[in-house]
Amino acid sequence: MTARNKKGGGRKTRDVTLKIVAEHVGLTKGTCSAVLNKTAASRSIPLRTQERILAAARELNYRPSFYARNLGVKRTYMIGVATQEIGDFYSSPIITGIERYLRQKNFFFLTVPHRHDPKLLETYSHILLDRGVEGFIAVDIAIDRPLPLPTVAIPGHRRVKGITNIVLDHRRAAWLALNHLIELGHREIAFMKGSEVSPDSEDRWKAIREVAEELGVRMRSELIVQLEGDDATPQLGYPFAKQLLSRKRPFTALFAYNDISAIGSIRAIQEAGLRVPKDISVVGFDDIRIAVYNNPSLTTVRQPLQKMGEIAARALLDRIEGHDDGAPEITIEPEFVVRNSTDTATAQPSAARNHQYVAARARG
Amino acid sequence: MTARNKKGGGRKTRDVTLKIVAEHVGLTKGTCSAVLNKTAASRSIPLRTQERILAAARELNYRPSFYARNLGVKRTYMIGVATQEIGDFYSSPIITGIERYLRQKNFFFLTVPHRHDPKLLETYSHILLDRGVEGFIAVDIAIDRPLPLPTVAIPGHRRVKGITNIVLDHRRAAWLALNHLIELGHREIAFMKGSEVSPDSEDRWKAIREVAEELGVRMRSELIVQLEGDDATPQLGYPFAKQLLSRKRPFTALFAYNDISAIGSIRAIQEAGLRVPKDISVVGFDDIRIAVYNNPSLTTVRQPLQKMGEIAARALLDRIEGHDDGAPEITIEPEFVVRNSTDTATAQPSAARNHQYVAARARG
DNA sequence: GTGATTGGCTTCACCGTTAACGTACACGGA
DNA sequence: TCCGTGTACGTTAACGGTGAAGCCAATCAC
Repeated sequence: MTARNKKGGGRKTRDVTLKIVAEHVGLTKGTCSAVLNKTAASRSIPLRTQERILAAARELNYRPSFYARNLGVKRTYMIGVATQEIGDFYSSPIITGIERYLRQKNFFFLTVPHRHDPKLLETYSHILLDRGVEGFIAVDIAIDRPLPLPTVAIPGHRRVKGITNIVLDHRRAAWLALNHLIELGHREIAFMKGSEVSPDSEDRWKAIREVAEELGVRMRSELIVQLEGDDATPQLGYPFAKQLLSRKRPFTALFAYNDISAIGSIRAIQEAGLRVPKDISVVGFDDIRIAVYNNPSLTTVRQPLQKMGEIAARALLDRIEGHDDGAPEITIEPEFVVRNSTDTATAQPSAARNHQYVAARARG
Repeated sequence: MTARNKKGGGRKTRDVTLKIVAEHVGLTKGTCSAVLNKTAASRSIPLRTQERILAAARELNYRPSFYARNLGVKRTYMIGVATQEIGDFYSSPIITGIERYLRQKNFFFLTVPHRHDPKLLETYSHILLDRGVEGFIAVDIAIDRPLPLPTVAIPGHRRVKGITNIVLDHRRAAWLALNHLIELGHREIAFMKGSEVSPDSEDRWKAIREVAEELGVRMRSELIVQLEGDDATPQLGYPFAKQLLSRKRPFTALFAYNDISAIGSIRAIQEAGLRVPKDISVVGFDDIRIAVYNNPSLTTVRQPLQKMGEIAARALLDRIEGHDDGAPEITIEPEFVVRNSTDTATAQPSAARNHQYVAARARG
């Protein structure tokens, strides 16, 4: 704090201020500022003078101070992005999409983790507000009250004033997954309902129930399990799949809440001595980047996460720039990706075999 | 830009300025500022006056403008972090570590992607400098010239003035992996050398060669392959493992460059009709979060990535605060994690079987 | 001849911090 | 009495940009 404050610690070496440029051309700061920013007022300044100013700025390598500038303009061209963890499987491609859109629009963004902790989110949103972000994108967390800035929620379900919700067509998603399983002959299907902290849980579950009824799929309560917690690794699904298997109610397919819980479930299923997809087919949701590299690769409902990030960024910038007062909702269409975690149903629905049986079979 | 500039677009509603507080107590801004910041100069101000000022600030809910403040202090309490992609497997736990350390020190950080593209890094480092970051952490990219700010590189190998390198003990790492394979009876071992864009490639490769010689492991050129590109998914390793298998030189173990290339390699090995670890054992490197959930789970050299993030953040802050002029290098010790991708060597080293053979065996 | 407009700038307020100044009063020594 | 020194308690101006308002001269409209 002492030594470095003197010796170019912060941004001291870059000394060319607007004042220096102004003195160089014998005009005032205000005039130079107007010209350099091509203000409306600068139209009344003769071209020769303008060029003198521009030349001086170039020559001196003038770069305005971001901080001083913001005192006047009140624009930062920054937005804030809150995700569970910076780089969890779900938000990582979303961030990539946001970044690609923003960069081409010369916007910048600050990323903070919320970990589904309202206090942490509160802390960080204050920091973001102090930094002068012009909007928010909230990923994977429900926002229940209006924020002081334009906001986009991925996914967003509650209708809150000032918030644009990016929401997947969950009915279509549910239909794609269930229809696939039915066509493969599955009748005894287990389901994972999302954790309470996941904003999609309710809507997805409602869609699944409705579509199941339409397609005549029976949903047995013994074959339903509810995820808990906000683990962002396959550990999310593992214990709950174990719980499902321990109920001894046979099933031939599992529709997991998302890909990470599907991967954790597959681990649990295999440890119980059953094969995926031979004995139990597993359908995931999201198509995160590792889904295709899982073993077996995941059949899953694909959300175009990177594109959703781009769409969210565009929607937010449109609102910031005032082109648009904000559609309250933008619907995204899912795709279905068939890979190797699903197969035709076996004649006999499988229950968990105990370990001895498995060992015997392996030997035989 | 028009509508919102008026109507509380940026940070307009928060109107309570220092001037208002000062007028409220009948003093000047300077005095209030000194008291509110507990400056040395404020000691000469009577306690009663100080309390009046503090009370007024509380009452009016005064919050200083981050931007105005920076005109004076030149401190932002922010650092910049550049990673390949925001949330790639390698940097994600590092970022988590950085965040945890910084938050407890009341620092903030800005994250940018570099994608191993010097131009992109250049663009973003300018933005970060404009924003007044007080230091950099460069993850997974080589920095060849000194930066204008204190910098920490993860991993860092080149000795550059002003840069603190966080570096793994690669000799130890190589020993752990090779010794493990030797103890399992492996003699024909294939190796993947890292891509040129990965700063660790050279040192790790050198360490492997040295340790191999010491342990009497023969390194055959037909069993060595060099990764290329900067893909951050298992796709990184897949084609190169295929290439290795196509050379028809049998091997019983593969020491991959890192976990993602190991996962991609396992996929390639399985597609060639070989089993992991039965036919070929695979050792990864890093122990990224999904390594334990891979199927088979990865035996790997563990880098404590989150801890390395914390260490990097601490080293950087120490230098920023001037406690320390910066050790040029901090060495990290690896651990070895044995999981299910390695097993004892089979008597007959396996070459890639062709597809017909595999199909026949599967039927039999 | 008076008023309005335009051109081409300057001036000032804004924001929070800080180094550099007052200022008023007490005390002390010549 | 005069000068100096000390100290308690502050003030002032600069910092670096922006933008609104101001200002002076010349030109134009009626």
